[in-house]
Amino acid sequence: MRILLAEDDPDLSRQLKQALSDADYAVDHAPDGEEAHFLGDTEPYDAVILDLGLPKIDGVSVLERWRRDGKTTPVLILTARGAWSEKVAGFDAGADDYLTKPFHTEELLARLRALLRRSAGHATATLTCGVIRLDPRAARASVNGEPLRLTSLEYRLLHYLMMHQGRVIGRTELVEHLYDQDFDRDSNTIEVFVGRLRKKIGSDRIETVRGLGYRLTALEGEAPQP
Amino acid sequence: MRILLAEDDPDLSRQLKQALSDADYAVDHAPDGEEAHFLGDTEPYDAVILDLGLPKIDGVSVLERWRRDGKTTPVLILTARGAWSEKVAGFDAGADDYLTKPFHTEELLARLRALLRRSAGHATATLTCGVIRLDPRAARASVNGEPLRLTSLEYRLLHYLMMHQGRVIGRTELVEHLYDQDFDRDSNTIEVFVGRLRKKIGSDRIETVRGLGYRLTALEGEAPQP
DNA sequence: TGGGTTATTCAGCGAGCGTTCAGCCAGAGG
DNA sequence: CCTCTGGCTGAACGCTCGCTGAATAACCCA
Repeated sequence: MRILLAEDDPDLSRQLKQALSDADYAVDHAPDGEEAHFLGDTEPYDAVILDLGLPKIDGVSVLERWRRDGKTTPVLILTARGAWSEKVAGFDAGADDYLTKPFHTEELLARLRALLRRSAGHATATLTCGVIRLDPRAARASVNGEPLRLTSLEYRLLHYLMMHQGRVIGRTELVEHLYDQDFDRDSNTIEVFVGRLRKKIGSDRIETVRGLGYRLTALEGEAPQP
Repeated sequence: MRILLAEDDPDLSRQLKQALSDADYAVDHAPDGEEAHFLGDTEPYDAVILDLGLPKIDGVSVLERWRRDGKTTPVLILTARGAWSEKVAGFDAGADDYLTKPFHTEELLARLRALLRRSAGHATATLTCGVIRLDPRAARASVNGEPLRLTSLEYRLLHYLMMHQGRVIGRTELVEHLYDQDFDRDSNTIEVFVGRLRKKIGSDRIETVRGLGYRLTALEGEAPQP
């Protein structure tokens, strides 16, 4: 999962970036509205955390432009001031959630999780795919109740596949969502990680669709774990 | 848009119901957890506003039961208390938003709008032609519910035919749409692929129009799959 | 600073896939 | 009835794509 963090306060930025990285998100940081707009326009983020009081271009303007251009990425707004009328304006500009400073990092993370899972069409907190379960809060996954030892990138890969299970996901899409900016395009890391993941969760679970990408689906006749 | 309002405080209920009606929602009211659970289970709401401090059954329990039963309706939680740990628990139970009393009605309405807006974007656009179904998002096709194993080009061919079913499609048109660049004209790849596709979906489905091309149509007396 | 874990690169292998070709079949027209 | 054109099909070939194991580089924690 790749997040854009648009925040100008250096301290808060550093702290949030750290927290988001620890939660296994790939994070890009934009210190002003101009860069935020540019990045959100060019890179495929899974969610955006947007401070309203940004230099150069105001947060709401940035959001309005994205929405006018048809971007549907979920956006969580941060603001120092707490006037309700401002919140309403933020929502009507196309925000999906709104958080007033100061806040607990835990709450931000919880709201972010809710946003991400809802934007992928899921309602519950833990993702399941057949006998595979993944709990984004704890960053843990299990097969048949047996916990998996996954590295950070293996986890991110599995997370993304589970969020979009049933769909074919191209290599490029995976690269764009697992890593933050600038990454060498012609490299076979994805294949390597898919291979490793297969060794851990069973090789028949991730299907390869030649020329298109990979697809994760529950095997037939497999009861979804409650 | 139909909303379920689960709230026990009579004053707040009346006020919110009024505000929601004024905003042109159809509102049902549940004064306790039991009725809330029952209504949410039987009626197709577009969103639920759920107070946590409900009599008979606790709000979180109601939510958890819905989610366990596979209900994906967006839920906005209301609560009198505001501890961040409680909010985190609410989100992880499957809530989509969380609002602490007291709040401005405007803000509730704004959050509700955001919730409904986002949950609207999840329609699956699958193509169907008689018993053949094709889901472009999953890059998957099935006949009579039986999934097909198609190669990349077979899939593209079927996709194009299904998008233009009923029409006769010339070889040239197919070539132009299946391949990016110009392509060797005197080659019979298309015929080969049509042949292979016929083997997989049934030979009587793709009709040959001599001298013109091919046509895909639903067979007569065949009910379109829902 | 050093040891262990994790990420990335590289090269070779294997198989699936697209393409070609040759021969066969069917329909249309004389 | 024969011929000719356009379409079908099975088999074979060669290429590309994706997989894998091992080596190297980056990273992290003590």
